[in-house]
Order: sequence, then structure tokens, then C-alpha cells
Amino acid sequence: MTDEQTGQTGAGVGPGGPAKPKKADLTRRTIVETALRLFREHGYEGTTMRAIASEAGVSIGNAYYYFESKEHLIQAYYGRSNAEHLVACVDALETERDLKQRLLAVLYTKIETAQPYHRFAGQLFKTAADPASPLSPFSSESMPTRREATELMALVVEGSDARVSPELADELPNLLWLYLMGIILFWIHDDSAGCARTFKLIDRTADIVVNLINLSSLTLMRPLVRRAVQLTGELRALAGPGAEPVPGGQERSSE
Amino acid sequence: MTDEQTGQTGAGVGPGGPAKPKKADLTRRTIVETALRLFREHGYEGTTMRAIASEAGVSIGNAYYYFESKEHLIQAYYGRSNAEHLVACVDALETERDLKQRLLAVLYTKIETAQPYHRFAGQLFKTAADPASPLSPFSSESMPTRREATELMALVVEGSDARVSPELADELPNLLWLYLMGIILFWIHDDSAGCARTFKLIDRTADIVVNLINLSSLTLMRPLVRRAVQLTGELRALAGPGAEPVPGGQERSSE
DNA sequence: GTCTATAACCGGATAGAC
DNA sequence: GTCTATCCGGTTATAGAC
Repeated sequence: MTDEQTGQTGAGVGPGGPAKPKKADLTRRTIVETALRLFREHGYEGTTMRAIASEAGVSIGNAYYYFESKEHLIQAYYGRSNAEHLVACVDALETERDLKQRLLAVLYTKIETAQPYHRFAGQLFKTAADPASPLSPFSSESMPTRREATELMALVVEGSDARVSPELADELPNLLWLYLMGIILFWIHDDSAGCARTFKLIDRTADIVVNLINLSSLTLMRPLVRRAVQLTGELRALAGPGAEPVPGGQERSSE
Repeated sequence: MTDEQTGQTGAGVGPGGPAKPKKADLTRRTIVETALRLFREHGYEGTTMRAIASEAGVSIGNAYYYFESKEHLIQAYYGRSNAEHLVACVDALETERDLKQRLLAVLYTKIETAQPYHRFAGQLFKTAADPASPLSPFSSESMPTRREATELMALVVEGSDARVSPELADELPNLLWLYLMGIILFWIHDDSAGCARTFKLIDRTADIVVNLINLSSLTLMRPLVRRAVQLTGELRALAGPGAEPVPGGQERSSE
């Protein structure tokens, strides 16, 4: 998680460094807090930059001094959301050993922690969907967050007592991350009470996914698994270095 | 395809009806043509409503008289794109009987016909991704187009010589439509030369999908298939009537 | 050199006259 | 149906204050 994402600068780096107190980097913090609160209260589009600035007690020009666009304020949300998720699911991952339960815990906590921002996330997704946007989950700017999330999925598998076909093992975390993206996509569109449909989807698909993982070691499934895994490798090879199983990460002229 | 989508009204309904000539519904048509041309030339965001109006020889207010927003101009693209796709793949569907080949033909023609609008589609997707947008593929406004596309998938399966597990048969077209959406999502993010990665993805995943469909009749896979199919039904039940396997279709306060 | 503020600009959208 | 004038909000230019 970078400073850019959390809205923090060097303040409070600890006794080791010079620890530049940076008086008015509190301003930056104030702006982020205000923005996130207003986003939660009025939604993304319902919150104007003028409102954020005024509520935060700064001028609009000043807000733009710290954040180069309204979208960049969202990065703060990304970082925070990810951090909250990690905290929320670490307990389960330390105690539970069953793969399905571990997966369920991660998915449930993801949705639960994001729930207060449900409406916000919908509007958010609008800008995040643009491949050219730095907010796209596939963009290079999102790489750190994406890597964290993928590593979490690796942890889910490794800490479990499931036997995973070695062929599949390397790629599985990426595939599970993609699965999580699908769940989130569904959640964003889900307007059922309490997002009941999303939780039902999680219950049922987690079951299916774990079943597929188990089946993957069967001889019958071997060729299919091998082909699938090989595909992800080829796609990566066709893309630039460091790219993820889904394209993106390269800049594109926005117009 | 509705009038709204094509930008046509009753003009030219044929010798049967009164055929109200609707003098200046040509205006509407002019606006659409101009808009699509400018979108292709300068991209979606690079084209202003002022430019469209001025190029079309009307005032900006007049443009808004015909199309309630810039986004609504996109519906015209949707309809056109869909129509082109149907024309492009009908030949293959009439001659080819092998399921994998039929699926490949539909997917290839989809991407090929959309290719000129690749950049446009990227920006387009940004607005289409908003669950609240009428342009969301899951919105009720998109229902006609979605139904057409789903029926195309039904045709792909029915016209083939593949044996599909009866349990799966009803749901399969919806699932294949979802699969197509996934391909398009990938394509939008694909900046490889000629979108080579997308075509590779199609080649490989079509293979896997067809394999899965074939495997679905195995006794071993029965319970898994049954669970998956049952899930889609439950999700639909939790949603409003007429909803598709993925949520959406209900209006939501946009702010 | 780091911050803050005011006054525009631009483009999507609307009101209301003709 | 068609126009002009205007609003509104993201963004930028730029002038100053610490």
C-alpha cells in the first residue's frame, strides 16, 4: 500500500528516520476523511469537489493541490478497504483448515466490510471499469493492491488441508482472485435486501469451486486443467512483463 | 430492437400502414449518424454534444430533444452492433453443425464486427458498467438486446449435434451469454496487436467450455451441474420478475 | 519552495421563449 | 420542434501567502 493510497506521507515513520512532521499533511488526511464520509453519505456522484473542499475547510484549488482528480480520492478507499478486509479475515485463516471454510471466510468478510460502501462502490465501478483509468483493477497502478489480494488467496490455499493438483497450484491464486472479482461484480449489481443474493452466490459457488479444485486431481480432468493453466501462461506471454492473467497494465491514449 | 435503439420511428413502415412520413424524424437519424461517426473518429469522450449538434446542423437543445442524454446515443450503437453481428454469423450457423465450431464462429464474428469500435467500446464500457446506467448490459433497458443475444446462444446449441445434459439445457444459453460478456470484458482491456490475446482466449476457452458441456452428462459431474443450475434459479427467484441470471434490471436511485 | 485561494474554462444538461 | 441562455460540477490557471 503506497502513501498515495492511504493519503499519508512520511509523517510518523517512527523514531528511526528524521520523521518530518509535515504539519499540513494533516490537511491531506482531513480531505480524505471528509471525502470518504461524504461518499458514504451521498454517494460518489452526489458528492461534489466543492462540497468536499468546503466541508474539509479548504479551498477547492487546495483540494486539487493534494489530489489531482476526484478519482484519485478513490485510491484511498481501495487501500482502506483492502486493509479492513485483511484484518477481518485473518482470524479465520489462522484457525480454520478446511479449504471451503477458508474461502467462505475470505469472501464473506470481503463483502461484509465493503457493505457500507455498497452504493458508493457501484458508482465507483463506473470509473474503475475504464481500462484507461488508473483505478481499473487491472491497471498497473492497482498492481500493489492486486498483488496483496492474490497473495491472500495463496494463503487461503496453502494454509488449508486440501490437496491441490501441482499443475494447478501456481495459477490457482490468480484464478481465485478473478473469482473474487466476479463476486464483487455481482455484488455491485445486487440490490436484494442485505445483498442476500450475493451471499447465496458465494455459498453456492464456493462449494462448486472447491469441488472443481478437488476434481482437478482426477486423471479424467487432467487434460482440461492442463489446457486451462497453459492458456493463462500464454496470455501472460503475449502481454507485457509483469502483467496479470487478464490484460491491462499498459497505458493507453485516453482519447 | 426498438425504435429507440435504432433511432427510427414509424417512418417507412411499409405499404401496409398509413406510414406517417414524420418529416423531421430525419433529424433524429442525422443526429445518430453524426454521433456514431464522431465517436468512431474522436472516441466517446472526445466527442462533445456541442460538436454532434453543430455537425448535424441542429442546436444543442434540439439534440437533447431527441436524445435525453449523451449516453442514450449509445443505444444506437448497441442495436447496430448486434444487428451486424447477427448478419455476420448467420452463415456459419446455417452450415456448421459442430458445437465448438458454431461457438467459435459466433465469438469470432462478435469481436471482428466490433473491432472498428474497440477504442470507443473501452470508453463506452465505463458508462455501461454503472449498474444504475440504462446502458448496463444487465439493465432493463438492455433487456431486448440481451434477449436477442441469449437466443443466439440457444441457436448455437440447438442447431449443433452435441448432446447436452437435459438438466443443463435450459440454463445453458444464459451461461453462454455470460461467457460472451466475459470475452468482451477481456477484449475491452486487450491492447495486444490486433487483439491477438482475445482471439487466443476465445480459441482456448471455447475448447474448455465445450469440453465441460460434454462432461456435464457424466454421472460424476451430475451433482455439480445440478447445484450450479439450481443456483441460477434461486438467484432469479430472489430477484424481481424477468430478471436475468445476474442481478440488475431494477432501477436504483442514482444518487 | 510549500501551501492556499479566487476566478475562470469546459462540457453535459435544463428552462423556457418562439 | 427548434433555439438561446443558463446552470452545475470537474478541472485548470494563476496570483499570492507562509
